[in-house]
Amino acid sequence: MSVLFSRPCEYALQAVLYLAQKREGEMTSAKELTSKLDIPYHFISKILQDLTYKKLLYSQTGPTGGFALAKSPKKILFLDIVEAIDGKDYKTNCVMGFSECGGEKVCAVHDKWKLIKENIHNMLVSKNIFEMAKEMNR
Amino acid sequence: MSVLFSRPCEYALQAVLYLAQKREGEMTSAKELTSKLDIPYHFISKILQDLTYKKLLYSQTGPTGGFALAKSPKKILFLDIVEAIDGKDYKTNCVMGFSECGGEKVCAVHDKWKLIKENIHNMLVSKNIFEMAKEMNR
DNA sequence: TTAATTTCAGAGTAAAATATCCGAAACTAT
DNA sequence: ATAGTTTCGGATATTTTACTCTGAAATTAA
Ligand code: SF4
Ligand code: SF4
Repeated sequence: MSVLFSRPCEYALQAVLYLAQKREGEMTSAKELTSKLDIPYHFISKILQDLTYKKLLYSQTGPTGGFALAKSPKKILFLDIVEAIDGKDYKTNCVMGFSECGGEKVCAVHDKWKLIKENIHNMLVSKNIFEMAKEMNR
Repeated sequence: MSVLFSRPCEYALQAVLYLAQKREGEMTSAKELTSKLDIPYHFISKILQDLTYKKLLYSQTGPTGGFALAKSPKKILFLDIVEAIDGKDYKTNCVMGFSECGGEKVCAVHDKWKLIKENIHNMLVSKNIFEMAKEMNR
């Protein structure tokens, strides 16, 4: 089911992109996110709380409350979300499951794997989520 | 810990590469593989049995028995192993966890993700495991 | 000030992935 | 034949990941 990123991370990306489509400062409840994105309520709640704790989101309790991006979507990258949830393991992991993909013990796919990792990194930093959200609206 | 491929698949790749370093037809026991590759004995046994069932390996019981590649390592690709164990989900999966990465609902990272998937495929088919094993020996 | 609505914190459960156990069958060498 | 060594098949156990429950605290509006 999931490639590259954990479930919570995938959900976080979806949620953050959704929030980025709202006008700046508008609060969105976990309830809305769960119905629009089809993610289990308690699960997405936890993830949002986590992102809040990590200062990527801002939250507020009460009837008019919910979650919103903690800063301008122009200043948030996919990489920020991924690292907040999954850490940066994906950079060092070996495709074949050997200990670490450092420099020395070079295998036959090392170069290609390295290139792929660079591409992944590039995918995560090339656009901010403001641009992404704009493209999705169409 | 694991990127792209499942644990069993990672282990399978390691094991097959190890077998490819042996001279053609030589049998290798699960016991040897478990100690050389540091993979749980019962677990690697299961995986090898699975690969045997799927005709990628040949096996034999008894003292001189063990496992060997079912065909020449020049005719085996990483892709063969990956598809045997993990199937071909990695081709259709979405980075963000949406249902499927088809053509229509195009997101902001679609093009980059597509390119990455092509690179992954390329990594899996560009060399046969005979060449890989040769490169590893050095 | 009360009731409704929301996030928050922490524990608990369910499911999936990973790993193990066991007894049998196949084979080899003595 | 017999003992030793191996794979095989299927059940079981453990660990990790995914998901849920519950009760409390914060906020809002009537
Ligand atoms: S060089 Fe190859 S085997 Fe070594 S860690 Fe990187 S991907 Fe794995
Ligand atoms: S286009 Fe983007 S959102 Fe759609 S399936 Fe592919 S990666 Fe996922």
